[in-house]
Amino acid sequence: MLDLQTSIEESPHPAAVGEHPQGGSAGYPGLEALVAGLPLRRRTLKAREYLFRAGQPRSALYLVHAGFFKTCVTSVDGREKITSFRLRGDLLGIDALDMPMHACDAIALDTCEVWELPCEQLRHSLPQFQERLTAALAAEIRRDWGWMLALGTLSAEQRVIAFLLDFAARLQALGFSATDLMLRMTRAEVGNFLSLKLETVTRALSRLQARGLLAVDGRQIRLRDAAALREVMAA
Amino acid sequence: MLDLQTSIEESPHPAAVGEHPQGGSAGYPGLEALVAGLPLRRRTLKAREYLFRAGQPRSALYLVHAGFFKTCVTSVDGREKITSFRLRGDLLGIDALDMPMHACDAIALDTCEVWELPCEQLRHSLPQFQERLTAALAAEIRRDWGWMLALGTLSAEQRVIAFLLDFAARLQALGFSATDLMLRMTRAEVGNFLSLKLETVTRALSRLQARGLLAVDGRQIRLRDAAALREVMAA
DNA sequence: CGTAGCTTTGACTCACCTCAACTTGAGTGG
DNA sequence: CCACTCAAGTTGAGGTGAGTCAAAGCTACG
Repeated sequence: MLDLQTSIEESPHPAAVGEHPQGGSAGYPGLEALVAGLPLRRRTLKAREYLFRAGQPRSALYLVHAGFFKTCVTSVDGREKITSFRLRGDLLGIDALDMPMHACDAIALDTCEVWELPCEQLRHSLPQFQERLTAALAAEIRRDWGWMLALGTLSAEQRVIAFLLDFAARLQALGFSATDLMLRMTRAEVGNFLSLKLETVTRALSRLQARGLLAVDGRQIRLRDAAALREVMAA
Repeated sequence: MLDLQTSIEESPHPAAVGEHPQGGSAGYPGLEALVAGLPLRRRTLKAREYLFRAGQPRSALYLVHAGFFKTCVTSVDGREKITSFRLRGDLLGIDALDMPMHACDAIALDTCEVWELPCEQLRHSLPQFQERLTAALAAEIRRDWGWMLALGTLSAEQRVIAFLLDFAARLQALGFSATDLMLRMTRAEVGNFLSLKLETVTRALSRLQARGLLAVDGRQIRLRDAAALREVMAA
């Protein structure tokens, strides 16, 4: 049982777990339950496939049901930034809710399944849907602000810790282990998200391992002392 | 006529100008026009006054009508980050739309007037209001992602340019000069927003002035060569 | 078995930070 | 009117954390 987050298998139901603390995750327990009975179009993607690209016409909203996505924005002169990683229960496409075109790329990092939400319809037929949507948008803003704060005020090592703790919390909220996590992205992707170079991510992990705070085995990470990690992050 | 952005005087009407390009500003031309006829509670604040603080009960939403705000988030261990500057036409409080408490501090940088929007009421009475709100939320996410990209990929000097160009564009959208801008915040506040130290902001401005790209006189900035500035930013 | 992509590590560099001195301007009170 | 203070801004000298460049190891997969 090394690979705890096998993506295409049904993950534990997110509604089974409690609320997320502020900004930690973009998941909204219950959204999946809310639409589970509806006849939604489902779509599966293989790793590296694009769910959509910035500039493409936007028709629906997507709810991640299995697998793992990243969203990217790109500047006119080619600079790229990963703005989020999306897990089961997270929405894709909300950032362009008011626009005819998508505003970012959404790329599967793994085999994935998404549910297509026809939001114009749902908005009218499901009274709670609009409310959920608003909550999802506001929560995304808070999440982004939290990361802005982290990237603007933490050292490289602290950012890596923040990333791991956040990721672990989100996985735990989905019913996975809070200490054993399988990163589904490369060091370069972690670095891009944290505004660090891949070598810096590697070095931070090596140092934390040397201090016994965690164990690194490729993309498999075991948090050995979450309390100490939290300590280092706040210091 | 040095102080072009005198805050408490009525600014030119935002609806008079066109759409913002992607992510540049959080303003939503028309929102003000939409609610202008309604009997809204208005509130004026002096510089350094808090409109609200993180954790305080949230009742309404605020539309900036005059003046200039910053919003700040603070971590449990005291790290602070300015997440946005808000001008006329911008909304304050949308980040906590789904919560009973505010999620950030909103602080007047100047004499300000805000209109209090009772969003629960408006949502039902004004059909377009919900739509505007959604648009405002999504646009805020795109704005945040744009800054994440900028802070993660640009040098100090480039960030300062990006800030000035963005600010100039927003002021222009409000009917002010696109080349002569009065910063209403300190170097430290600019630096905090850009994840730079205040000395670095000062040095960047000095260098750009030495190259003839702009003229600095305290908080009064004149953009002498916007094209060249854009060039430097993309390089 | 070989190739390609990812990861790790080391040596060196540099952009930005830190610390400190000095300037400027607004407000205050004798 | 001047002396004083205090907050904001500028500039310089020196330090350092993260980036850059390069080489080697590791895995997966055809």
